[in-house]
Amino acid sequence: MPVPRLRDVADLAGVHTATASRALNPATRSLVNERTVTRVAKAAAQLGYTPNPIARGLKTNRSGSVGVVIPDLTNALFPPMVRGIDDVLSAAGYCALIVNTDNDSEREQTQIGFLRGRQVEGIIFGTARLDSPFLERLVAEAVPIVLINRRVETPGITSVTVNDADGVLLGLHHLAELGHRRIAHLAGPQWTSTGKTRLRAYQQGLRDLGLEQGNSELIVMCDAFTEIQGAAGFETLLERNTGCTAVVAGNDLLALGCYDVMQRRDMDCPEAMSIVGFNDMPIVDKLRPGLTTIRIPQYDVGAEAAQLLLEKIRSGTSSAKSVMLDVELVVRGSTGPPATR
Amino acid sequence: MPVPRLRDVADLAGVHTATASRALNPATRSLVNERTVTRVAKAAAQLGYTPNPIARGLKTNRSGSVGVVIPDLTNALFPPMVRGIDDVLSAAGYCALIVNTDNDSEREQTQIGFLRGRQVEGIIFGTARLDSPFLERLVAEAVPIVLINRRVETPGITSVTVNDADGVLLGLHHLAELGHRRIAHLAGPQWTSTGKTRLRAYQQGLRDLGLEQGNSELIVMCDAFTEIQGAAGFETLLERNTGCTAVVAGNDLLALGCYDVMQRRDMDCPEAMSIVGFNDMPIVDKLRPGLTTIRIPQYDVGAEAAQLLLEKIRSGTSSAKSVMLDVELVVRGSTGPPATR
DNA sequence: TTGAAAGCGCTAACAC
DNA sequence: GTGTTAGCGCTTTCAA
Repeated sequence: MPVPRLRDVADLAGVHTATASRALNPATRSLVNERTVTRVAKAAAQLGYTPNPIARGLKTNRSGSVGVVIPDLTNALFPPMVRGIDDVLSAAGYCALIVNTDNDSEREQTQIGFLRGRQVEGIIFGTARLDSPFLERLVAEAVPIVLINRRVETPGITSVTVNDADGVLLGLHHLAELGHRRIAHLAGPQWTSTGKTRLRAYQQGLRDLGLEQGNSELIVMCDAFTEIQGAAGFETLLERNTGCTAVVAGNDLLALGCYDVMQRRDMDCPEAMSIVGFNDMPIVDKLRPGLTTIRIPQYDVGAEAAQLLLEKIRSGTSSAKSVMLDVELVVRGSTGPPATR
Repeated sequence: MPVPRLRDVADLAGVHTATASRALNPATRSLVNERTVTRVAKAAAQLGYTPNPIARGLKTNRSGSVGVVIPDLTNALFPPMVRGIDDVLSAAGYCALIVNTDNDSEREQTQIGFLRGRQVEGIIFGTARLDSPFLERLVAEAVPIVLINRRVETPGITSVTVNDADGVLLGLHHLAELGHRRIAHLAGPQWTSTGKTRLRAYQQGLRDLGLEQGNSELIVMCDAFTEIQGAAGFETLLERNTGCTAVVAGNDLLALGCYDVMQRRDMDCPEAMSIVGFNDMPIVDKLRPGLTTIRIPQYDVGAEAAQLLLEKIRSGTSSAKSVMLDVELVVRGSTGPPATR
């Protein structure tokens, strides 16, 4: 038994395919006699008809799919975002094509080409660099785009981000209240908005708290948001003998790197060093000690981004209504008062 | 500047669209004069032509996409598998449509319908129940299917699984060597092959080791592979006062539940209780103590499944060449000798 | 080896 | 309101 065509439905209902098409499409249904609509609907149901989106797409130039570009799905930050995206998208009859770039710009290029070849109607990016040649080209070609998590310097690009600055300040104030006076920062890559914004907020926060003395030696730059880089950065910090008693890590993965080093060196957390992360990735609550971190609404970031993208696709306009979501400090075991000397 | 069509390429190369089509398609290229091929290729490159897969799909009835059905992408077990799938698929020019079922059969039904509507050429399932009405129907309709992680009772369905029995035995032997004599099991849902196989292996293993006395009170059934269920199961076990000194958990999430309870009750691991997990999910190495568990090749499971599915799609046959991959015991801090009384 | 022509399943003008 | 007709971009017979 072959898959039923629109043709079959039309025949069964005793109408032309065009009428059947109109009756089945909510947007054009009003053009058709009510009784005809029910007859067609019944015929469709009886045959178990589902429209072939390929054929439809060919005609309408709409694929019903959007691309999602992320560095790596196995980075725990992304699955909840992707679920948020997917839930919103599928409710709208769309589907997501997810591609991983591994932070390799050549690969990103290829993947974007792949997505465009697949006729995606828009793209959600989780990989943005502050200077983003790809993005500008895509924007110029009027491809609907939404950035998640990160922003770019080019204005006019829609993004859904979290309040990075606020998050860092929350962490700093928490540490200051515990009595910390020398607080270090493992800064993420400065070609990302997250890395840059968080570093700036750290510097601003120290000034606000009057703790900016010897600031520069308390900052370690990390080349990537990875555990490895976090460990390396933390080692560097320790070797500097700065006398710091707490670290605000650029994100949870960098914080995990700190944990590794502390375990290796037999340092106790938070006694020897308090650590604050960023993101509240799944499972950081399970660490010993649980990681004090800034919780971001991962699922909502994805869901909101999908919503904005759909609006863009539907309206065809390129209004850049960016959204910034609130964050929250989650205090766990990795922060405590500094050891008294 | 509009997207170039095959027509444009053909015009530029001074040939008919049919010839251009043949020249561009590796399968039919041999039918075309070599010089013509180069001319067409050059024209295509110059225009930056990419074939429109929608139009192609309409003609060939091939969408170039496959469905991936999993319970929940945010379960850390799946992202690596999905990456494995995606890497293989995209190398073959295919893409993956991922859907989440949240273990809800109704939702699963809907999602499968969605995938079929999207004309996927095959489906990879990570959600199989031992009795699987959906699957049988799909098989009957000759939809290429590959199961990952789990198997079903119906024979003739291709699957890529890991050696569950072996894994459990490795865990048991490890515990026995450490001196444990009363070893409990938190069994996963018995409507999954993983839950059932691991339980059987546990029972068999105890017999092999001559430790089967009072077996039944050492088994706690969990309704789902979740942390919550693991915690509940472990509580039940403790209330039974079985005198057990070690637990083989049905998977890592159940093991995490044990961690929660131990933390709440201020029990030390492994002194008060040794715990063995299953899967070696990302980050369980970061727990304190690190979780001793059975490592499964998550990425390879996905990659292998994608490979098998592609073969099925290409050959059109329904040979059920199932694959079972090896597992490995990873010893970390959660297992140690039993406390001496 | 290449061109002509038909058509995949659907939708959108346009006419009735 | 509904039918007619054309065509989306591509592949694939069939002829030449």
